[in-house]
Amino acid sequence: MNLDQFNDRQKEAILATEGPLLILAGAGSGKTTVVVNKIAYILEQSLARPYQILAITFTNKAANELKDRVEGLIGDGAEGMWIGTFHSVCMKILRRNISLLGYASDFLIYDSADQKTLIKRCLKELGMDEKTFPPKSMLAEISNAKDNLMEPDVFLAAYNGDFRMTKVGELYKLYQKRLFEANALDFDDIIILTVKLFSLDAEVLEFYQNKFRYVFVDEYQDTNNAQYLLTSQLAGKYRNICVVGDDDQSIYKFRGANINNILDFEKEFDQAKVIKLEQNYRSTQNILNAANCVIANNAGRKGKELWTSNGAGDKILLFEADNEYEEADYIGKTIEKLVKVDGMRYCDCAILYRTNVQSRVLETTLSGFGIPYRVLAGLRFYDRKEIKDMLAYLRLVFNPNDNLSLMRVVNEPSRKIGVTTVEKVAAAAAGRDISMFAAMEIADTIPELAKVTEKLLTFTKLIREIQTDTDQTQPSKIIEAVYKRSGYMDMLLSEDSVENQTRIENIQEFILSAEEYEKSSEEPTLFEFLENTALIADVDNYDTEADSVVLMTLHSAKGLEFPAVFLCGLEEGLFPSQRSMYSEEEIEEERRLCYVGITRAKKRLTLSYAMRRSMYGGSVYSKASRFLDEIPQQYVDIVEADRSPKTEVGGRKKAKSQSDLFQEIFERKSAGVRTEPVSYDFKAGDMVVHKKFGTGMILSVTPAGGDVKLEIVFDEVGTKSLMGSFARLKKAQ
DNA sequence: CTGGTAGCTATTTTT
DNA sequence: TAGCTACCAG
Repeated sequence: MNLDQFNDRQKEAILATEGPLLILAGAGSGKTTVVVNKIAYILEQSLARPYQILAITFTNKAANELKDRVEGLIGDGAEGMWIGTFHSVCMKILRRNISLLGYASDFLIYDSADQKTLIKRCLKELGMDEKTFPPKSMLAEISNAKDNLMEPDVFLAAYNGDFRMTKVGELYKLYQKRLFEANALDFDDIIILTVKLFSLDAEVLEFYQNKFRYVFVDEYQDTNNAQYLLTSQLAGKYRNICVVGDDDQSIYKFRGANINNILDFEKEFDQAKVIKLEQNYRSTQNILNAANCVIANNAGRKGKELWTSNGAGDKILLFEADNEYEEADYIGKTIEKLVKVDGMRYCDCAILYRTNVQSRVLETTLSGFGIPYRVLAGLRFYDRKEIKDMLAYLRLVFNPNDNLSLMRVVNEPSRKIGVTTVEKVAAAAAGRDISMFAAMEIADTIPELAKVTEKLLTFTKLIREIQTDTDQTQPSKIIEAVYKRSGYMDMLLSEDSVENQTRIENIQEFILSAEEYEKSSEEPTLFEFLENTALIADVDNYDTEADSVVLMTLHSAKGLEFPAVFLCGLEEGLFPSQRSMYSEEEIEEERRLCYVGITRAKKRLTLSYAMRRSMYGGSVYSKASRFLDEIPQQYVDIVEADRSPKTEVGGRKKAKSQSDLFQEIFERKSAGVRTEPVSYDFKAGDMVVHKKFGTGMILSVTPAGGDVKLEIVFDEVGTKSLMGSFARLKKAQ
């Protein structure tokens, strides 16, 4: 291996193979390169065989990247290495050994939606009110307890005498019991049951401790307690544990990450070595200086100072907008300029914000400018209703005793089996100690179900038929059968709406993904397919490169980089968020988030905030974010707002900018004239997209009392007359 | 059982 | 504002 390509710190990190090692890798310091080469070095020096190496990441994306790059470096020599997410690694171990804990080895995984359904059922069963015990916070409490390895009985004992927590403990106990009965694990269980397995069975633990001579953990600042325990168990024998992370980028406290894992690494692992990677290969020095200055205000950190040999670069721009429309307008204009004048591409630009709601105004403005964009947000593929429904059917086909899945789809599409009936079935099943499906199959012998026997049997027969008629090694065929024979397809076809069209497309994509799975797996089974989909959150949507601007939250931006970054909404109350302002710890987390945002930028960084912003219907006035004050002025140019009524954009005259429109509406409002926010400018001949009606062309635009009346001929539904402010039209691309 | 509406709440997200 | 849920009437 040619070590000359690395800087001294990197070299040191690669060569320090033995003993506990913390690589404190600043943003853009080449940490993946170091890990990849370190693994290659270990193999090259014959310090270990591939199967003796374990590398754990958080996301599938990171795992795949690591795998690909190691393979790229050493080719087939990588065969047998364990590179995977915490969850996939634990799954591998649990599938082999979970019987020691009383679960059957073909357990299923309950995702967050399943958890929510289950917790709601448990709440109902215990007569607990969802208002006083919100499902979401109940799950958070349970997750927290699990992270601290507290089982229900321990939890109950610990909170003995505390009325509320005793209730929570009872709920936790029932929840866990139901999971066990369903032979299901939630995401937390996957980790903590592995830890439990290791602590109960020395033999199993030893097996893995002997196996893994070298253990790597990526994004160590994001680990929770259970994950910390797991890694220290695994590395317990050889103690060759190399963790990589950046305490300044710890932004997931809200989902259990414990920054102390990285801060106290040397305390936990005796004689640990710490190597800081501070040379940055991504950004300009101005950007790094700003980042360094902001993060320096945090107390709970190891302390790092990023530097680069890239040169100072452009100054950071700061735009102080009157309102969010003006802010969006400026961003749009600037992107336009970057593309038309500076030769950048749209995909070089990213707009980052604290909360997802902020994307809306940006979106309308960008499409007004004709700028192509993508929003990375929210609904992941496997979270879509139609996909969840298909998965529930599949799980039912795999295991009819899965009550949760049964309840999800028994009346989807409508089979006139409503809540009352389902409750009766549940009661009958519980009384007989059989599954709901089994109860339905013998409905004719259950008096309470006499009236609905027919309907129930139609459903069970459907599932049985699909079981017998399809090939279990071809999940795609099973999905197709479910889709067509359950009536789901007819349901979607019965009403011709845009939503249904998307649903149909999604299901088709789902079938495709199943086919892909069949091709990639040596021995495809329905079971394995279900397991894969449970652990893969997304059919990764970001890599496919269209030339468009990306919009996303700061959290999603972690790990990415862009030549031009727009960091917007830098206002007290929004960023840092209102809810973080009562604790210094939380403010520090927000500050880390800001640090993450700044360090995404390679060349250009534009910061902005709006003095006034509409939130929750009302108008909110805010001060500039404290993080802006923390950036020394010498790195920043303040941009004056151009508030002239007409703006030239790309040589084309734009009728009215968003902010002007906003201004007008605002003035009319204060004058007592009731108006709705007007959509942007449309003229006859424009092609537009309506949420429900699809694509169409504007025939005429008539002003009508502060609004406009639009006559539009839609491809699908013919001519409609709509008010501009209500139509929520988008320009067709 | 289903469809409609009144009322409430409101970061960040991976597995 | 908007999206979701709980509750009620048919």
